[in-house]
Order: sequence, then structure tokens, then C-alpha cells
Amino acid sequence: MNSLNAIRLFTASVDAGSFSEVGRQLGLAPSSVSRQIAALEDSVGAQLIHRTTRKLSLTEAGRLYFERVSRILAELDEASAAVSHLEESPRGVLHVNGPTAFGVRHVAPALPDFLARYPEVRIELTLTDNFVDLLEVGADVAVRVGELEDSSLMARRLAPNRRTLCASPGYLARAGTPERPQDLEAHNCLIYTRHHGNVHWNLGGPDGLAEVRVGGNLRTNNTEAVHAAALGGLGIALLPSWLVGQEVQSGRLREVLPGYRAAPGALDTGIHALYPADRHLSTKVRAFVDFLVERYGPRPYWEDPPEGAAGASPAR
Amino acid sequence: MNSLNAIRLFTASVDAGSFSEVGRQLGLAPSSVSRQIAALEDSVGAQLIHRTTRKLSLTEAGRLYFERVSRILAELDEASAAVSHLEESPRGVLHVNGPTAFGVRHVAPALPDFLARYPEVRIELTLTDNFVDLLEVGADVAVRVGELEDSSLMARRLAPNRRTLCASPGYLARAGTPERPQDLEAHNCLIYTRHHGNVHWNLGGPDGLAEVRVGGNLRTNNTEAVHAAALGGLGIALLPSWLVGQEVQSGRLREVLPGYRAAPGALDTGIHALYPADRHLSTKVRAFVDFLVERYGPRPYWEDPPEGAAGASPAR
DNA sequence: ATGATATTTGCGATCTACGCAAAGGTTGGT
DNA sequence: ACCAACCTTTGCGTAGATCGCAAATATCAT
Repeated sequence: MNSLNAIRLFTASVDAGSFSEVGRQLGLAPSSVSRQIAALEDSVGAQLIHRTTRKLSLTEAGRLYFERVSRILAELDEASAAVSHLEESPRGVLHVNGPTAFGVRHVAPALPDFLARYPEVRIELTLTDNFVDLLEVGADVAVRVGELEDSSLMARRLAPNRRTLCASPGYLARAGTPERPQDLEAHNCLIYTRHHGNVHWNLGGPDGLAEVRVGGNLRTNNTEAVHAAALGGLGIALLPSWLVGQEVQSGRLREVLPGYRAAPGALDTGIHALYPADRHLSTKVRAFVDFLVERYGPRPYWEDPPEGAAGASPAR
Repeated sequence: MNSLNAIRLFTASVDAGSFSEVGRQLGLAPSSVSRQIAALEDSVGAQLIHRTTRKLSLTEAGRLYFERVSRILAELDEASAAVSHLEESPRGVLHVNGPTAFGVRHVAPALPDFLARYPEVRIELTLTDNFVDLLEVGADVAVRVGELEDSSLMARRLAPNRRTLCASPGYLARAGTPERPQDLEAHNCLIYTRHHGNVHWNLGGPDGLAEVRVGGNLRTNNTEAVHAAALGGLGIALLPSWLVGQEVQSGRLREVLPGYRAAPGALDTGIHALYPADRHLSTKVRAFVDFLVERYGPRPYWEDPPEGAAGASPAR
């Protein structure tokens, strides 16, 4: 096992022509240089440098070794520099992972701005609705809605995940508008669930928590199906603001029981960015997460009340 | 300054997929591997490996670094191997330095045998009569006749350097044959010297040392000129056996005062091989010196008495 | 000849690397 | 669903290596 330091001292000595000179340049005692090179010679089993007190000269083995090794050292420095370079500013491929519905609506539309700000970054966006292991798929960062189970990952909150009740104007005209949570039991409620059995909606409102046992003629494990059904006037849905916010603002959906929202639970912890909890967080990941935090802001644009023109425009 | 060991552990970890596995393979504690790689990451300023307890996965920086570095490590090992290979058996270029007269007569004729024995060696023979610094000219080994002044060099005795008196049969027939050292004063003695002034020949013989003040009509600083003049019958010369031995044996020259020879002095210490006193003597130098020692033997062929046919043949 | 400078070696102090053990976390089988 | 096995990391004490200083030796220039 020859040490890299010894090799560097060897090439430096060949260049400088003197152990002492190398010592002065690198802040080492001449004796250290001498010993390191002697050790290197022992390690390769050949004399590399003929020494006289006044001059150094290479042996044939030394010449051979120097020629090859000095190029190798340069390549090694280049490799380190290339890696360090990656971290100087956001650069390279960024693998982003997220759920389909949120990704399509609020991640993908943000990418042009992000890429415009960081031209040296390329993005590979993977949208899946099954849970994947970040490291497994080689993702750098994931956006998750609700449910944070991964430990060993850092989570940064991007936005709240508020679910509110909504229905189409047509449905409300036909079936009436609930006034109290209990009224929901008589309505056709569109159920998003992954399990069977009874479903309760825990609603927080002005007079505290209300638990309502709801049901209807649609149960699905796909939020977007609920969304589509609600738009079609099938019934009342409990959907996150990032999904229906703009339609509420445009009037295609109307908020039901506006003072109530889903009580914070597993699904309502918020929207987070997840990334490996490494000591060296890559600049591109940091930049991306910062970008999303900034873009969604303390109050996301999809929850903004309609000011100015119709519908909030994705700010910035 | 990143350590080579850390880089080796990094690539080994990528190959093995586990720090513990690398530890087992290399006889290291897993903690050591972990620390070394963490230090490497600090040194390049980027995360290289995402770690979970069960799996390792490369970051983009890690992939980049691995690709470049693993090739570099291979090249580095190759370089060391190439140098070590040089020392496995005599191989490569051997720079030999020596005086012209001896070199032409006894070094150059030996080279075919040497090169036949060591086919991977190439020889660069430099014959000069001024003293040169071995290291300066990049010579690996020098043959020196007499006068050893270089310190910091190892000397190995190859053969004695005996100088004896000789003259051509024609000269002796014309001028007579000396019987005692004092008789030389009346002869035309051919003087090899580098200085002016009187010249004394110190001759050792059966009755001890005899110092004779000699002179004649030729003084030169070139031994071969003395040699040529003696062959031409100009007078009596004091010449080394390696120069005249074969001509004495063939009869073209005759030994004068056969019991006497030049007393050991600066010029008569012997013939030596000189090479750098390094800890790692290269095998090609050792092989060459051994070869010459063996070839010249305890009693050089040029001093062999004429047995069998006429003239001694260069043995082996 | 003398002074300045170069390499090498011995020696003591410092720094680093190593192994062990414990803690925290994940996987796979029961 | 629990448990055992295994992985990585961190703290800590020790062993080994490296460093700088000083002395010895040797060479070049004045």
C-alpha cells in the first residue's frame, strides 16, 4: 500500500530537483520528504531517485514511474475537481419523485421556472403513486403528500395539506346544501379510501371536532376519480386544496361547510420534500427544495382568494 | 489531501455493496471503512454514497467519481507493477560508462555474451576518457581503471591492473635487452603521463622495489599512443596487461624484465565497476557486474599464459 | 580551506488510524 | 406482529505512523 502523499512528494521532488525545496514549498521538513520517498521506493521495490547531497537524478525505473504517475495524479485531481465542481452550483441530473396528481398540477408546472434559474440542471421527473424507496430508484428528492414514514430521510415542509368539502353547483342545487356536519350523513359522499369498512370524516369547525359517518355510491382508492366525480355533480367530496383550489376559485366547484376542514391526521400533515439525510446535501437538491418552498410560500397560491382577475396565477 | 487508502476503500465498497463486507475482505473493522469514506467525502466536498443500514447506493457525484477513480487506481497499480517488473529480472536500458581503451578491448567484446544471456536488456555504452559523474550522465554503471575517487559510489573489483614492461622484438634486437632495472635509464622509454617533469618508474621485482628515472623521445597522455609506438619498435613501454597481454602472448611484443612490474600505486589499484550505492541496486546492474566478475575471473584471460593454441581465447 | 547547503538518521512529541463496544435502524423469518 | 440478525455510525482508548528538530555526513562555490 503506497501512500498517495509519497507519490505526490516524489513527483514534486522530480519537478523541484531537491527534497529540501519540496519541503519549503509544502511546509515539510526535508527529512519527511526523504523518508516518504524512501518508503515509496521500498513499496515498489526499486530505486527511483539517485541522491547525492547536491543533486537528484532519476533512475530508469524512476523515469518510467514518474511519467506514468504524474499523469495519473493529474487525472486524480481532475476527478476530485469534477466532483467538487458538481457542488459549486446546482448542476447535473436531478431525479425528482412524487405522486402523480400533485406532480402534474404543481411540480411539473414549476419546472420551467426552476430550469430557467439553473440552466445546468437537468430534471428527471418520476411520478408514481406507490411508495418507492428514494435510494432504490436513485431519486435525489421526493415530494410526498401526507404520511411521512421514511425515517433516515430529511423532510422539509413545503405547504399545508388542507382537505375541505366541496361539490359542484349542480349537485348542491339538486340535493341541497348541508348546514351542519351531521347533514352530510344524508348526502352522497364520495369516499377516497384504501380500505374497506365504514368511513368517518373528522371535521374541525368553529365548535370543535365533529366526526361524521359518511357513505355513498362511490368508493375509490384514487383521489382523481373522486375529483372527477365531484366535478360531474355526483356528490360531496373531501379533497385537498391543491387539487380543487383553483376550481373553487373559478366556481366550477363550491366549498361545502366552509368553516370546516378535515382534522389533521395522517393524510393532512402537509406536503413535504424528502431527501437523504446526508452530511453533504447536494446543492441541486437544496436549490430545488428551496425553490419549491419559495414558490408555494407560507400560503400556497392554490389557496389564495381570487384577487384581481379570475383565479390565482402561479406567482413568480 | 485525500488518502489513497480511502479511495481504495471507496471503490471496494462500491464493488462489494457493503462497508462490512469490505471490512471482512480487507481485514478492517467496518467502522474504519465508514470513517475513511466519510473523510473522503469531506475532502471532495460531496456525498458519494447514500447509506442505509441495508444498502449502499451511489450519488450522482459518487457515480462520476467511481468511474474516473477506479480506472485511475488500475493505472496506478499498473505503474507500480511496471516498475516492480523492471526489477524482477534484468531488463531495460543499461547505461555503461568506461574508458575508451579498456572498453573497446574488454567491455564491448563481452556485450554479445551478456546480451545473449539477458535478451530483455539493451545496452548503451559510452566510452570517454575524461572523468564523468555517473549520475550526471545518467549512467548505471561505470568501469574504471585505477584511481577510485568517487565516494558515494559502490566499487566492485573486477580484475587487477598490472603494468609490465614490454617492447617489440625489433627494438630489443636493435637496442638490446635490459637485464636490470637500472639498464632502463639507457633505453628509450615511452612515457605515459599527464604532467610534465621527470618520470620515475617504480618497479617491484625479486629484490624489492626499484625506482628508475626514465625518459625518451616520446611523452604522451594517451596510453594507446604509447602502445602504438611500442608496437612500432620505438622503445620500452610500461603498459597494463589488459592492453598488451595478448600481443605478448602472440609475440608481437616481448616482456622486458619479466620479474618486474609496476609497483601498486594510484594507477594500479585494479579495474573496478562503480555503481550508485543505493539501497535498491537494480537487477540489471547487479547482473552486469556479476557478469564481468565472472568473465574476467580471478586471473583475467588476458594474463593467461599461452596454453594449447596460440593466444588465449576470451573464455566463455 | 571554509561556509553554505543537501540528504539522512535518531529521537521525542503529535496526529492519525484502528479495533472494540454500544446505539440506532432495517430486513426477513417465525 | 414480533424477534433475531445484520448494517452503519459514534465514542473511546491504544497502537502505529508521521512530523520536526538536531546532529552527522557530504558536496558545491567562494
